Amino acid sequence: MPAPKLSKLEFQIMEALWTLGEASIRDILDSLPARRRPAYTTIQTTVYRMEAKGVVRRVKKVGNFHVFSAAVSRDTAQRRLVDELLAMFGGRPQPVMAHLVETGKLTLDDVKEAEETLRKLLGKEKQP
Amino acid sequence: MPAPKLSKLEFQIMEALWTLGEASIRDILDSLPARRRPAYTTIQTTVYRMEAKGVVRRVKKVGNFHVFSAAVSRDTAQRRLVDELLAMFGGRPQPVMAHLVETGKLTLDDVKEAEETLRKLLGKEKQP
DNA sequence: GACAATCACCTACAGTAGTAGTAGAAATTC
DNA sequence: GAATTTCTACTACTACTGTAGGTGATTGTC
Repeated sequence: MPAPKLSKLEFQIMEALWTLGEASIRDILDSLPARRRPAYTTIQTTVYRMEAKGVVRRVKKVGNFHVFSAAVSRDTAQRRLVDELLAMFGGRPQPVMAHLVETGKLTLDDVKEAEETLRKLLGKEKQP
Repeated sequence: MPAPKLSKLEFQIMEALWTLGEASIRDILDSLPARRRPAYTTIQTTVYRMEAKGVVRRVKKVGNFHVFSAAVSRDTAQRRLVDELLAMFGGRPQPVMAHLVETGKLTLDDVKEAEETLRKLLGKEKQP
């Protein structure tokens, strides 16, 4: 499995790594929103566990600290999240769309953009 | 909090209750896909826990078994799921849409439907 | 009314996630 | 080079989830 399940905190850590490219535990910690920032060792423990899972790797040592980087792409991880949500809805995207629309999270522009992308994709499939 | 977090199995159980309206542990168990169906007591324990959380309630006793029903609407629970996913994406729905489109989960019809719903909603807001 | 099937309840256990403390190593600062 | 700061690596505890067995109550069946 190229993309193990990521919890919320793990995802936040990945987000830091995807954004920063490479980061130490301290860097990751600092990247988290100041309110409700866990202890240094909490992040450390979580990163270690992620390393064991293979979603993060230790790239080098600078001074007395290690530098980590993501071993899974943002795209892969995000897709997994979406797929998992979709599975909860029996694979039907309509309920997801409906909720996005109803809660005002989705704008008309968002939809139009999706439509355009979709048309392009369909066009390509016609001439393989 | 009107809608506590639901795990995958809990969500499947809710799905059974939403569909059946009222159901016994046995009914719920039978509604799960035959492959990989957990033990009776697994479902029972999980339903008990859900009852403690307040997402399920015991409506009556028939014979020697209890009948349960959902105490949270499908809509509420689903919305919570979508909102939680969206939070993982920093509140931006574009990545979600992009993945739905790229993996072919979203058809052009789905998008058009969303667009229409959105237009109607926008129209309403103009005349409150 | 005895017996078998079914159920409720209680208990337990393993895995994972969030949380963080402690001891000791390493680097930085004077 | 001694003191201070900063990390690492290890350990631990709690909550939640999936999992299910055991014991005794309830019911349906003959």
